[in-house]
Amino acid sequence: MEGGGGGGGGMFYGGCVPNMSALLQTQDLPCSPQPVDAFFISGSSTSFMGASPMVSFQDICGGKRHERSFFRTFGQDDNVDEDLDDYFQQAEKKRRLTAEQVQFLEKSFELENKLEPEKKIQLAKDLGLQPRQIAIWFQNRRARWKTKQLEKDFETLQARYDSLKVDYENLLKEREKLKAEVLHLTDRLLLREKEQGELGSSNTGTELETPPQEPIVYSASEDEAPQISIDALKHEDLGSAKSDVFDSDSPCNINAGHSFAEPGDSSYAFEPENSDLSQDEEDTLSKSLLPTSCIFPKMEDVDYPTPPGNSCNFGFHVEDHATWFWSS
DNA sequence: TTGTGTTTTATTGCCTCC
DNA sequence: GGAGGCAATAAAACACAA
Repeated sequence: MEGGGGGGGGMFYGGCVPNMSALLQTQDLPCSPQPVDAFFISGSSTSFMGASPMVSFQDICGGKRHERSFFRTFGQDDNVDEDLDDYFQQAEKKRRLTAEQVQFLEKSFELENKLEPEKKIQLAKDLGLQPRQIAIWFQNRRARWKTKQLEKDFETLQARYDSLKVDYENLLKEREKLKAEVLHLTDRLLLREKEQGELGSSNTGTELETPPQEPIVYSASEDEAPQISIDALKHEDLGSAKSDVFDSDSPCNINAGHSFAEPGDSSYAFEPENSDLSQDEEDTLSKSLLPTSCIFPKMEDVDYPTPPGNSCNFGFHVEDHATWFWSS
């Protein structure tokens, strides 16, 4: 008897619910356009008369929830129709608050989501509800608020994650691009050195343009990394090889304009970490390949920002980024 | 009309605080 | 120990598609 149940709720707060209306009409009971609950107004003054039955019902019943003495206020005798009997048994079940009551409670909740005892009593009086009902409503409302809040937090984190993921993928692409560039330059260097070597051996009297210097050699990985001399790099035509590694926007350019990025910024992925390389290797790598403005400070020299909760390594292990960069 | 999913009201049990 | 809060849950009320 879903309709009856629904009517049980509706009748008491909203007026003449269709189900109840039909039911009452079949019994030749009054179902005026006026809210039926007008019949149930309790003695207590209330700002929400329409809601009063919700409390007055139990008041009238003297706390005995299964009595139906209130029904006699209709002037009916005990020979009520069974449907009506069923109906009022339903009426003893849960009833929803009126829109006005909910609105009032919502406003109170906005002001203060916790309920002081005095306020609870006052609200109960104003709304014609039991203080217990007020307390329950606030409790449930807090639970709903918390759920909503969790959903919001989740969405925020999700958006942030998506953004970081895009950044990370862009960095991967950039890394691949830079690796290709380095390989290209390495090939050209080797070729040039080879040519120079041949020239030197065949024409010993010929002087090179540049004075001989001790080449600074880097070795990211002893057995696979090419030997690159700074001297050669200086004279190399880098026009096509101008890398965005050295762009001001480049993550490594930590001294160019802005300091370390916040977590969430794409450059944050370049935050230096502890190295797998030896210190010598790191130093050599830094000196040989990167401009001075692009050398990562040592961990002990810089107060690195710590991402909330934990270190933000974007899924990387806590390793040296040079290793990450140069490794496949 | 009915089945089903969602929302709302209410209960229960546990925990914390005074 | 009582009051009040919260999480989990039940169940009524309600919405809606088929």
